[in-house]
This record gives sequence, C-alpha cells and structure tokens, in this order.
Amino acid sequence: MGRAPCCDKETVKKGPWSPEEDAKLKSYIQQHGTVGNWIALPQQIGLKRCGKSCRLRWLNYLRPNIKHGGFSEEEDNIICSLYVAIGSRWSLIAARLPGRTDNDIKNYWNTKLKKKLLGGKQHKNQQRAHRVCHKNQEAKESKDGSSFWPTPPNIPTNQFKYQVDGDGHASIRKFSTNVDGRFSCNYGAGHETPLASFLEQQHLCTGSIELSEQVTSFINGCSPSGYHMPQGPNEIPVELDEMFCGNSVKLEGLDSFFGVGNMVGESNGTSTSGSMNWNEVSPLIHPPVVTSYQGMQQQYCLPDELVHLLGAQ
DNA sequence: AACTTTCGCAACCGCACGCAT
DNA sequence: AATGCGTGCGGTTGCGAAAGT
Repeated sequence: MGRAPCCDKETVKKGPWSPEEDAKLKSYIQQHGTVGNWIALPQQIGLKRCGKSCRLRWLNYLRPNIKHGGFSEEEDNIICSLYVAIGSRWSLIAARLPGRTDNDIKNYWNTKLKKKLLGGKQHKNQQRAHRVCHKNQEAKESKDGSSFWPTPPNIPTNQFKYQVDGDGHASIRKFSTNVDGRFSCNYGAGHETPLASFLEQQHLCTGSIELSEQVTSFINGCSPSGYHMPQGPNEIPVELDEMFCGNSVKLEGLDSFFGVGNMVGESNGTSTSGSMNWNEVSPLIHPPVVTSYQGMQQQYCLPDELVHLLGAQ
C-alpha cells in the first residue's frame, strides 16, 4: 500500500500564489510564528493550498530578509566552492549565504553558474529534450576562449605510490568519513559524499592504494565522533595532498555535469569516456580565491569558504 | 509585427529522515 | 520493532518574459 497523500489533490489549488493568498499566509505566520503543523495550517486560515506548498511559499518568498537575484561574485565563488566540496546540498549551501534560499541557489546554479563553470560542456542526458541552446553557448565560449576558473596548475600524474599496510580499504573509509565530516556538518553517517566517493574510487580503481604509517597515524588521530582540526601545515602529510591532487579523478559532486557510471581508468591522467581527468577537474578545486588556514590551505587547496566551514566546526 | 526559441524562476513531486505512538 | 505522519530536501516541470529571427 502506498503512502497516503499529504492533502487532497483534487480540491487543493496549484500554481502561482495570488497576493491575497500571500497576505493571508504572511499575516498568520507573523501573528503566530512559524507554525508547528504545516499540513493543518491551510485549513486553519482558509487557504485551498497544500501544507507543503504553504511552507515552500513562506520559506522561499514571504519570509523576511529574502534576497532575490543579483548574486555577487563573492557569492558565486562560495556557491562553486561549496558545490565542489559537498555537492548539491543546497540547503547547506544556503545556510552559508544569509538571505538566500536553497531554491534560489539551486536555480541560479542550474541556469547560470553551471554553464559558466563548464563552458557549455554538458552531458546530453542532462539536457531537457526541448532545450538545445547549449550548442550556441559552447560555440560562443569556444570562440572567445572564456572560462570561469583560471588555468589549473600543471600537476604531473602517475607519481604517487602508497605503501601497503593492512586493511587499506577500511582505512580509506575511515579517513574519508572523518575528513568528509568536516565538509558536511550535521550530515548523517552512511551518506556518500564527494570526498568519500573519491577515496573509495581510488581504491576500487587502482586496487593498490594503501596507507602509510604517517597517514594511518593521522587517521587514528581523528575522533570517530567528532572533527579533527589540523593544527598546522605539518600535521597533514604531503602524500594526502597528492592523493587529492595527483590523480585523475571523478568527483561525485560533479557527476551531474557529465552523467554517471563512468569509472576513471588508469592513474595516468586519462579517463574513460564521459568522465573527467585531473586536468579537467583540478580547476574546479582551485577556485580563484585562495587564502590559508594555519598554513593548511597550501596543502589542501581549500577555497576560503571551506576554510570558514572548517573553522566553524 | 508576428512567430519561435531560449531563459529564468516559482512551484510541484516524490523520496528519505526523524519523531511519536 | 513496526508503523504512520509531518517535515525537509533535491530534482524536475510549467509557464511567462525576454531575446532572436
């Protein structure tokens, strides 16, 4: 048996909200505060709307101090950086941008930033059937050579090698969980995250990445329940940086750019069809704004916003 | 001016989670 | 432990506006 619908779809009104409906909802919430039960709210105030619709309308439009449009360059950078780090968790990204809603950011990303970032390279499955305008976009950007991120650093590939040590797979999982936790506050255990997927994939693809004593010792220093804050540049082994920066990768958070299901091949900078090699991905991990957090910025190539995130833990 | 195509955004949909029972 | 329900989230769609032909 399927789940009962939250409202009667036959009698409930859909589509754009009228000013009268807005006024009713706003007035009620201003008097009574954000309601405890959205499902019951429309009946209480005589709105023929679904409770979820009321909630959405309030959160995305009627709520005070909402900003619409006019994203600044700084906001662009924050959104891009966070997207690369944590993927499409719009609510988390919105939490870093006061006055912005997750819906707004999602729309802005889908309509503007993604194109800007990728220069029109999009997987065909990502395209809606009736929207073929990206050819023009690609042609234009190919013609004038425009690109969002600066040229990536020339990092030689195939130069990393990890020493064998016991249960590398489990160690990688443990490490990625800890490191990822710092990038995805309050996100439940068991969820795949970009870094976790990346590290997992490194192991699955090469079958040979193991952790050295230095790395293991770093991992063991991570609290299983909390976040381990690096105390300086020397605490994070250089080889971890290489793990992030010296291989061809496919970041889960970027799957939506090129579709899913393609595994990165050998660790020589090449990738299988449809996936991204390091030269394609690295500019996404090297956004223009780079500062340092106790020196570790140089190790991890973290953008400003992630440094703030780390600092906020 | 008329028509077509593209864009941007508000809103909907369905799923997953967490809490209460 | 199982079930039901409300909430929150991310993906997707629909439609009016703007731009192009």
